[in-house]
Amino acid sequence: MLQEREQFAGFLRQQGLRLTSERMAMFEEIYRQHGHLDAEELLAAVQGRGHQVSRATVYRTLELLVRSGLVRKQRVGVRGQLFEHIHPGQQHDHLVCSDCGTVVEFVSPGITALQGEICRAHGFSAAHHQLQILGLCNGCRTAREAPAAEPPREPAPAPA
Amino acid sequence: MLQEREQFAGFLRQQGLRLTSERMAMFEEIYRQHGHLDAEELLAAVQGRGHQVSRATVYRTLELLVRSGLVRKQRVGVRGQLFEHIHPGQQHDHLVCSDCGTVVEFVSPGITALQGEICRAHGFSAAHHQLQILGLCNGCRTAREAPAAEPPREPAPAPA
DNA sequence: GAGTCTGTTGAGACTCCGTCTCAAATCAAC
DNA sequence: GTTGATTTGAGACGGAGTCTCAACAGACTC
Repeated sequence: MLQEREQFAGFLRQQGLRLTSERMAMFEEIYRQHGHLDAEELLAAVQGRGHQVSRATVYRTLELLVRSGLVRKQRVGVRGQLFEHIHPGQQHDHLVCSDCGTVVEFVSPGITALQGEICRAHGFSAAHHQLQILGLCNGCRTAREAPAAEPPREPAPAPA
Repeated sequence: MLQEREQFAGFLRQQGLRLTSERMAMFEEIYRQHGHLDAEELLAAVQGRGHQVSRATVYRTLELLVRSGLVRKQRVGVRGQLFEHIHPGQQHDHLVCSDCGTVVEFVSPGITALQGEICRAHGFSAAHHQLQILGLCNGCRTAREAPAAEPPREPAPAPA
C-alpha cells in the first residue's frame, strides 16, 4: 500500500494537483476495504473515521483514483457503480446470483486470452474487460429445487 | 417474430396477465429495432407510431419482456440500462471504445465454454453472462498515435 | 352485448445516484 | 505571511427509474 500511496501522490504531482488530506483519507479508506464499495459506503467510512468529507468530494476523488489507475469502477449486480482498488497483476470478474444478489469474485486467465483474440479480430486495443456471469448460487438453487414451497414463477424476484 | 409474439402472448396467459394493445405495441417495436435501445428511445418510438404510452408502462412492459425471456437488459457503455431482443441461439457481447463510446457486438463461443467451467468451479448454475471489453477502437487509436496534437493525459475523456 | 371484476394504464410525484455551482477554505509557491 | 489558484462543502440540479392512485379497459359471465 505504501507503493500505491506513492503512486497516487506521484500522479497528483504529475497532473499539477494538490495532495489534500481529504484525498489521502479516501485513498487510505479504499485500500483498507477489501472487495467493492459504492460512493455512499466510502463516504460513510471516511466520515466514520472523523474526516469531514462531502459527497461531491467523494465522487471527485474517486474519479481521480480511477484516472490514476489505482481504482476500478464497475457496475456489478443491480444498481449504482462500485469501486475497488486494483489488485496488481490479476484482473478478476464476478459471479452474481440473480436470486439473492451474492457476488463472488473469480480469476480466469482464459478470459484474458480470449480478450486479446477478440480485440485483434475487431481492430480494438483492449484496456480491460468486465465479465459478469449471472445465475443461481448453490444455496438458492438448492432452495428452489428442494422444498417446492414457493412456485418458481419469476426468474429473478429482486435480490435482497 | 410470429413465433416470439406467440411466446409473449403465451407467457402473459400463463401468468394470468392481460394482452393489451400497449404491450403488443412495445413488443413489436422492440422486435422492429435492431441493436440496443433504452427506455426513453422505446417510449419515443412507440409514441411515434401513434400509441399513447406512458413512461411507467414502458418500464413495466420491459420488465415483463425480460421475465418472458424475450428481451435482455444490459448495461453497456456509460449510463442507463439498454434493452435488446434476444437472438435465439447466440449470445453476443460488447466491445466498447473508451474514447468515442462506439459499441461493437461480437459472438465468441469460447466464453460460453469458460462460463460453464467457472460456474462448476464455484457451485453456480449459470443463466447467462455479460462481457464488456473496454479499449480503443481502430479510429481512436490511430488518432492518438498519429497527430500527437492532444497530450494523452486522460485515459478516457468522456465518450461522446 | 351489458355488467362486473380485476388487472392495467397515465400522470406526475417521488427517490436515488451522480453532477454542477459557487462562495469559502486551503494548499503551495514566493 | 501574502497571494492566487485549486479544492472543498452545501445544496441545488438533472436523469433514470419507481411508486401511487384514480380512471380505464380486457376478459369472463350471463
